Amino acid sequence: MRTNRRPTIKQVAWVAQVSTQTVSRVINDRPDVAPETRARVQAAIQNLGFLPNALARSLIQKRSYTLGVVTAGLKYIGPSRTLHGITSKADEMGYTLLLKEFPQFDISDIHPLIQPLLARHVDGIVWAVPEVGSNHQWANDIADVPVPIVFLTMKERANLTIVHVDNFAGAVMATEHLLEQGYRNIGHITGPMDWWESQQRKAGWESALKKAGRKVGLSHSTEGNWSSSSGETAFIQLLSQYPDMDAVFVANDQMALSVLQVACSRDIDVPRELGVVGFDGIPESPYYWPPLTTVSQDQYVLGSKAVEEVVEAVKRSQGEKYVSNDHGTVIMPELIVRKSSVRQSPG
Amino acid sequence: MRTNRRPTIKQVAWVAQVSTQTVSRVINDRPDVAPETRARVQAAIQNLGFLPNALARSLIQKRSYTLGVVTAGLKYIGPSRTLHGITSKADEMGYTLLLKEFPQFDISDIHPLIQPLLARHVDGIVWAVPEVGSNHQWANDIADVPVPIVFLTMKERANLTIVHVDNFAGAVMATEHLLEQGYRNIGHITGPMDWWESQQRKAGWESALKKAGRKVGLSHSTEGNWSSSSGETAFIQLLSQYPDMDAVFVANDQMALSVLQVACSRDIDVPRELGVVGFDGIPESPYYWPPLTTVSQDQYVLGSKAVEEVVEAVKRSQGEKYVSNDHGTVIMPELIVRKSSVRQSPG
DNA sequence: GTGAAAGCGCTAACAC
DNA sequence: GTGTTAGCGCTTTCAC
Repeated sequence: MRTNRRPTIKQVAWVAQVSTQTVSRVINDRPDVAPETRARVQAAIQNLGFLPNALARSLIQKRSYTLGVVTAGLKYIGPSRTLHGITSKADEMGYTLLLKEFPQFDISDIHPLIQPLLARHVDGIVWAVPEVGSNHQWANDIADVPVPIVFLTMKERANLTIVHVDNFAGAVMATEHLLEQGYRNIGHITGPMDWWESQQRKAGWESALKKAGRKVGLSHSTEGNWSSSSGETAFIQLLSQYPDMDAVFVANDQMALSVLQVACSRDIDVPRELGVVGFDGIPESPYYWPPLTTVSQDQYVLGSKAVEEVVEAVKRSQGEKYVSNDHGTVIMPELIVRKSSVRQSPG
Repeated sequence: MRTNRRPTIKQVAWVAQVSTQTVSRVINDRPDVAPETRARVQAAIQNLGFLPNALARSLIQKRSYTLGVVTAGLKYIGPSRTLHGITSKADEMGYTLLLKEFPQFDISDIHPLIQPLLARHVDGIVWAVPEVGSNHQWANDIADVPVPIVFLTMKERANLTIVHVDNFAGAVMATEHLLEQGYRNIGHITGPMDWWESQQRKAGWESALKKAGRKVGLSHSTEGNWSSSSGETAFIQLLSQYPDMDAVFVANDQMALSVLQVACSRDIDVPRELGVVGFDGIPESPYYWPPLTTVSQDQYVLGSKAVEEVVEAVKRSQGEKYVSNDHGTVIMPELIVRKSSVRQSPG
């Protein structure tokens, strides 16, 4: 049904009556080929349906034009949006991606994940795994990884390139917005506290409250695990342990959805009796009831920035040996105000 | 900061005082190596931090143990869940993935997408792009693709291996469920009608209604584009053009979310005055208000089945030439009944 | 059990 | 402009 063997540069050379070297020159767009020769070679390439073997090429050159991507939690929308940004930018920059996904977030031995990438000689790696528990403890001794790595969404560390969204600042925005709206007793539903992002969001909420002279008690927050289901439980608990609460900052939109649902079923009027702000800015959030105020983070940009950084590092590392650097990018999230947090409708 | 050059089989051989051939035997777990020799070689491998170059290996062998994945719409949760299934199964079967994403759904020239995969000698390809418009017209002349391909979510075609969810059957389930609940005038909000999946879901809805002796008018459905935003518009239009409607089957959960929101804001009681059923079974759907009845499709299984099929095809194709086949799998969706479609609460 | 030679498909370095 | 030689890192013969 199909040709058993793919044509090689040798066969093209034979058909075009030139040396393999000349074929190589043509497929690499070198200038020093006579126009007629070039045409003859190109015709042969067409006829045979020749496609240069990138493996052989990578073997002799230093570059494979392949990037490794390590991700986790693709069944959730956040990591997927980041990956979307990664694929777009990689394609734009002429790179192909090798993909590996963590089976769980909290994994200590990364070798089974990166060895297949390294064995295939990726030029660089994008580490798009959120920092959870101690799954980034190895980050300091990656000295044996012979290619540049860019990390996403993790705590700053010396000598590592990190691209992340400023979760702390986002949480401050959310909390200050609620304070401005006249809410005084602002609770918080956190993400799983072994996540660095959850810690940052909680810290931002605390910081903003303290700055406003409010006390932050242990009973003012409960912990969820990002899922709507956990948000329901966490909110019900929070309601009972913090009866004075008149607003809640929820660490993601999915959990905020449950807050709205529970509020609705208990006849708690949002936003009059309870202000609600989420985090993430998922596309459905304007269609919650009431529409959800949220801190939007652009995960597409996060992914594309990471690719830019890693490609830059690859180019820098071309000369002799690669010296790790501490470049990096911080992306600011954006507060999107909707009905769920506005007591008197704005102009 | 790091060694400039990665160690090769040659250096291992030199350190272990054997030939490169013996090293090769050790890293390939061949039996015919003396235990002490093996130990000496393994020690050298450890010391040098040697990792076999998969590129050189693939060059000489027929297999690269790499699969190509072509996807689209990673910013949506559906394709991501499928990809999650693909990565898990690929990892389990010892394959690494090369990933390409369509910039848009409707693309005619696929060569820029698959050439980088073919050039890197993938053993097979998973085509996880939903069929939209004419973006699968080329499907019949992929004879020049020298490796097995498995297609996801597209219309049956002769000589192609296809794995898909039975959207028609799912729509029938949804509609028959509404009929059983006593709803009589069942409207439908479709997905974009250039999508094959939308067409199938609409056809299933029509078929079930006709089987029940109901007439299906043009005014009984409106078209959305999967987004919550479009769902809002489509539902408002449907309400006005089909005033007798007492239930609606919505082609995905995101659009159904807007239906619930609009119903809530117009004081239409769901499920008493209006039954609502969605499609997909996204994790948030139980937390809508009221909780959403939906047709759940397991996209994780979809992805993992596809990998199984393609690996099987790769193995089959090992012998001489590859003959395309028409194996394939149909996955049945599952109706999950929740409050949004149940007039009297069940037992 | 182990080694030597050849070559996978391509490009670098040189010749002419 | 074009061809020749060598070799990327590995595995496959086939010796011994």
